Amino acid sequence: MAGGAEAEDAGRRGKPPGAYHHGSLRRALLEAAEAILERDGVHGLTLRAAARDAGVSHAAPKNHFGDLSGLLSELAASGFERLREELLARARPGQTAAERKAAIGYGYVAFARAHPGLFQLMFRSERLDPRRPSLADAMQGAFQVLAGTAGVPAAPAAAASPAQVADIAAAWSIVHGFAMLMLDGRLKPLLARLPPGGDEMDLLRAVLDRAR
Amino acid sequence: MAGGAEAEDAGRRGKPPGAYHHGSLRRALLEAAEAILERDGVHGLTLRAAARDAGVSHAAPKNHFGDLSGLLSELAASGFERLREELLARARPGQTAAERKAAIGYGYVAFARAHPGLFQLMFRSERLDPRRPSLADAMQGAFQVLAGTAGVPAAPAAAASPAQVADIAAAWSIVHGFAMLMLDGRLKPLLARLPPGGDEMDLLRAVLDRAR
DNA sequence: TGTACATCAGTGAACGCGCGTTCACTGATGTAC
DNA sequence: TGTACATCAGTGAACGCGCGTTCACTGATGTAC
Repeated sequence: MAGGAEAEDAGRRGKPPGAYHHGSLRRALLEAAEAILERDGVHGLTLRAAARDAGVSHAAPKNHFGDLSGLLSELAASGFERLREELLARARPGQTAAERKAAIGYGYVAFARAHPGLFQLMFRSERLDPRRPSLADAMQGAFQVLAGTAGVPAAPAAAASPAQVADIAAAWSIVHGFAMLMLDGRLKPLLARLPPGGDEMDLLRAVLDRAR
Repeated sequence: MAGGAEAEDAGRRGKPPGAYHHGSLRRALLEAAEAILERDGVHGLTLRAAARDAGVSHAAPKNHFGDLSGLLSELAASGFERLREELLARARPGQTAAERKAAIGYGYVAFARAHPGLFQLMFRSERLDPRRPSLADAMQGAFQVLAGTAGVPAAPAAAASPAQVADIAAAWSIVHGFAMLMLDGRLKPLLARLPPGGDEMDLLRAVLDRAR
């Protein structure tokens, strides 16, 4: 196993020329995979493509991820962790509950817009393996933030009233639906009916205002 | 070209044994394709699979759809037409605007639940060809029904205020998001927190009530 | 400090798979005369 | 009513493609002594 600091430095792109071992192939593969995802979509992301972009033979990923679903699941887990962080960063001390809810909803769509390929992998891919602890934990963590907007305590199995559950479902549905329609280009006809110069995020703001 | 009534009778499944021409292969392929979609998902739907299930050689579909995106687009168009009809059927004479909006939203999710594979093809597939007039028209038709719930006239380019556009986007987002989360199994943790015996549609009803 | 050895990470060739597409063909149908 | 012919629909073999996976291998690393 390569030592810590040395591995950190090594090959964010490809591997040192002439070297046999990569040093941090696992991370390099994840970075290559994400780039492919955003460039070519989920369909373009294969084990061979990731290995190719990381400058390594196509059988190498097996050592780190086992199979394709392993790679995709780890990438999705990383996505959920980052989503969680970005949602938490939207919360401000002085916010009312409604303001906080809108801010987190806005962050949800902003994340989808900034990482469309990753977002679709996280929510759409049939090839994820939710039994992987890293993925299950990361999903749970992101979900807790959404649940928090409806006043449900962060504890995993915390009691929630039917009304609170409906609140969570409503808040999640509206931002998730907006994000998906946006990524699939279905909002374009609506945007065309708005004053020019506005983008999806302006429309989202209006939507969240009216749904308050 | 085979005659009308005879073609209607022929081969909803496979073709008459010993016959060379199928009689209504186009329809048989669409039906086979939809069955595959619901059984195996979008990934399982290929030209070869559809031909196989229709009992015909794998090069035959070319005559009717050109290529895979042709078949998928026609199938999606049929989906949008049926969605439109089912939404319209939810409208009742004595409804208030809010009631009508909720009823149509309910119908939207019910359609997704009844035809999950088809619904995902309609909204997710990157292989659809929106330049096909049949698909573009069908999409437009379904969209008009949604726009109607916000009081926007049915005319394609009818003027709509920014508030109306936001209303449409909000109503569509919430039911679309709910449908997608449901189909991807993401609502299960929420359902588990509700009294036993309820299903997704009960949760949807609560969501639509609170969003009123 | 040196040496032997187990373990790990990456290689490259090979396999089988199902796919879309092409092609020359043939059987059936419809139409002009 | 019959005959010739153009057109259409479906066949089956073949092609090339990229994929995931397997396999024996080799170079490099880390560790026990």
